[in-house]
Amino acid sequence: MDAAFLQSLLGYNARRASLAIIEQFHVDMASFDLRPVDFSVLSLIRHNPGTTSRQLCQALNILPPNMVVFLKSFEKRQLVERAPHPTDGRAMGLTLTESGEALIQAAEKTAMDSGLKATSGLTESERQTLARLLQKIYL
Amino acid sequence: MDAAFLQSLLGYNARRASLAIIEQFHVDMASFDLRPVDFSVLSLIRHNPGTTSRQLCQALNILPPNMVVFLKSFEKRQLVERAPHPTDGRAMGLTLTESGEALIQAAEKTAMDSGLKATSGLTESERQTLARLLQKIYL
DNA sequence: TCAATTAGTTATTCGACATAACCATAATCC
DNA sequence: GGATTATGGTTATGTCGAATAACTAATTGA
Repeated sequence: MDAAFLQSLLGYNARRASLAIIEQFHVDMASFDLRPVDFSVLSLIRHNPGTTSRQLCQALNILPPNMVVFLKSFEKRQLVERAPHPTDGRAMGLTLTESGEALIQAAEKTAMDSGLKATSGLTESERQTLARLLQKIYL
Repeated sequence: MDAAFLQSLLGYNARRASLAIIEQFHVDMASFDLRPVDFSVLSLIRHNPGTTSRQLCQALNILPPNMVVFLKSFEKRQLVERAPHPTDGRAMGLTLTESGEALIQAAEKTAMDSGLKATSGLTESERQTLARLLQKIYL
């Protein structure tokens, strides 16, 4: 099957590669019961304690109604806590619980390993080049 | 918002970049009424006339029941024709109609331009590097 | 020859993502 | 300072892409 033309398109290559990496992510992250989006949200809360739902939505390009569902599930799993925001009475400040912190700390380690596994055909220098070029596209 | 850790993960970067490119694709391809997957299928048929549904499924990682829906829609739009396969009585050989050929020919041109537009921050040499590295991941 | 495999199809389900409408609080600006 | 507008968060709902189960017809191969 001749797919030479499709393979000349960056969009096609980017989509196929991201699907391959995400597939590996699903496998390696199964024990944490975290989808990529769950992982991203928890990691952002970890590195930005006190952040709000709206800020997470903007950072990850997620619509507010969907974020509500994620956060509700995190609260139910006792990974995230919501406290009244210090300056904005409408908003809630988000922080990780102790168990949430422990979970995402281990999950971040696993995520890094998973990324290395999915890109085992690349050298470390190639990985850095790739990350830099990809960021030039979406940032 | 500190997203430094997420940005160190190749999977995150690949997904964000591919979403950005695909968004541009949607805009530029609107006049053809082709989603990325439609475009990929038609382009593969163009460059592999007589190919079968199953081969397309394998090449694009699409499940057969979903491919049926795509091909049915293409037939309805008179872009694709199905003929009995010369050697396999179960299969159907797929070819483009004249109008399908005309459509995908113009669409391929548009897709290339769209990819360039979405990656306007990259040099041509960077685009080639990027494509090569991405293919190393999923091929 | 007959069991196992494969190409294609139908119907259905699941899940990601988007829309519309709403409340409470904040910010803006006469 | 009070009316207006904008914003953070939420609920309910809808849409669309992708996956599953089950089936028919044809091929393969032990």
